[in-house]
Amino acid sequence: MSWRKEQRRAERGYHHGNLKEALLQAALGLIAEKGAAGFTFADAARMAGVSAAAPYRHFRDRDELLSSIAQRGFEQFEARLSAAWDDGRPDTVTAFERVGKAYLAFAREEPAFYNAMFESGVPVDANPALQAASERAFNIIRAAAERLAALTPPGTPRPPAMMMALHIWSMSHGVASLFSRGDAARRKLPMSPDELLEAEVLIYLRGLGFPIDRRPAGKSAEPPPVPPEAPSGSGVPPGGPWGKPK
Amino acid sequence: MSWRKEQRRAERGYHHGNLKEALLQAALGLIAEKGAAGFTFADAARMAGVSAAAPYRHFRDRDELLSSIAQRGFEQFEARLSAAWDDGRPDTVTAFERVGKAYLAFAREEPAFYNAMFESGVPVDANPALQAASERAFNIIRAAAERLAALTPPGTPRPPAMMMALHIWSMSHGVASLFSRGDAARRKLPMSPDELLEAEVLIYLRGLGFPIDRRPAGKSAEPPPVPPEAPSGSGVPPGGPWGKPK
DNA sequence: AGCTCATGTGAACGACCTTTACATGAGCCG
DNA sequence: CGGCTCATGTAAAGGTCGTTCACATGAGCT
Repeated sequence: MSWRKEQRRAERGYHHGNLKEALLQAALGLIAEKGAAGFTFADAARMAGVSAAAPYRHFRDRDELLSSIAQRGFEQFEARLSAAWDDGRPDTVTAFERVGKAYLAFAREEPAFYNAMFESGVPVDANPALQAASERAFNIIRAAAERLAALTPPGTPRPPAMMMALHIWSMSHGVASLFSRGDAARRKLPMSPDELLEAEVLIYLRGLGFPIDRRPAGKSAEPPPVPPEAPSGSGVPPGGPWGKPK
Repeated sequence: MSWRKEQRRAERGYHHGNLKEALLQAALGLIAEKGAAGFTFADAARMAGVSAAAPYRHFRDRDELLSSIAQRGFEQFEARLSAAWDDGRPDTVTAFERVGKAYLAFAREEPAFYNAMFESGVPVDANPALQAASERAFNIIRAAAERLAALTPPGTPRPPAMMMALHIWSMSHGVASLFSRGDAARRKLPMSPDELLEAEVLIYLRGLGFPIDRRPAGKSAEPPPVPPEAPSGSGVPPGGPWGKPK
């Protein structure tokens, strides 16, 4: 019954020592379980073994805790996108696709963060630190787009990198939101979200003039058939980025 | 203080007469104001001038009301997409772009519905009627994609229509969620969400092999420079769907 | 006229968010 | 070492919500 609380208290004394962190962790777990909407401040406090009022010493209110989690999420998001981009190695297009996959992987593997970041209703511009973190994450995509834009084959016009970045972001976010999340809006699909996004991005890049050859979405990823950073090939390849023509 | 309630009662008698509808309307207004998360069952009841327990005669719980609104939203969504598609008139590509714009317009003009449909955490598969409505809406996009896929120029492989539909949906949803909503995740953009999506779709279609000429996003929309349904032109046009090359 | 049942009321319960006054004890200063 | 201070925690209380229950009302049928 209540010996639990006593014991907890006995274990750690009157002061918790690391409550802020414990609350963040507890909240993260709760959000992963029940979504940002179902997460409750009181529950996080309970889970940390403190009274319901204690969290207010560390967060102005429930929203600030949520906002903190979102910020942390954007930081990890940036780290993962950054690692995936790997400064464009081994070649820009390969790295670019890896970023898209990293986006989906993050949405899938860190549902709590993703939820807090994009689906919790936290206004990004409420917290300057949050906004900054969000911007840093986007800047990875932006930088990648910049490099990609510089590679447009001669003869084709160069698209604005910012626009490309926004396009890629919207595709990734659209696929992740609609098809790649755990509980909510899952639909039956003829292909995996990863394949769906990969095909989408490849078709898009082809529309920009990049000579993209078909890639059956899972083959050996390494050997770039073109000398890296030197676009070759004719305009329109016979195959497409999707499985089989016809 | 409380004469208000008395007067309400005097006006309409003990029975409301149309409470279900009144609740739906009230909830819609509240969601538009404060989002699906901030909307409260009690508030809706107050707004309709009834006690807090009355709504339970019409909805099992708060979630069912939300789900009903989402369903209604999908119905209106379908109607608008359907009208925009207009069975592919005057030509398939024009109609297709109109569907994309209708998607954004709906997200912008009916934030309450959009919120309930996509951001409220209502599981689509909870309510069969909701799921059916959602599917009907998607089928508009699917049908349009089907027609478009049938138009792929000779020599280019034909993409699966379902995949195209999912791609278009994810682009539209991504742009709408990230950039085209009222309060939440608004970012500064170099172009309007409409232009962003239009360019995205055009580039994508070009990637599929459609001969898309540049369209400065706002010119006279009517005259199709190609005989309708007879793709012409060379492979790669000199301009792009974005503003200016270079 | 009388019955019935859908529809609405008020009271009550438990959970949550948040504030306030008070308690505790860790760290510092003499 | 003794005492002070202030960050950190607690209990209690007020307000709102969601939800249920027993009871009230009256619209519509017989």
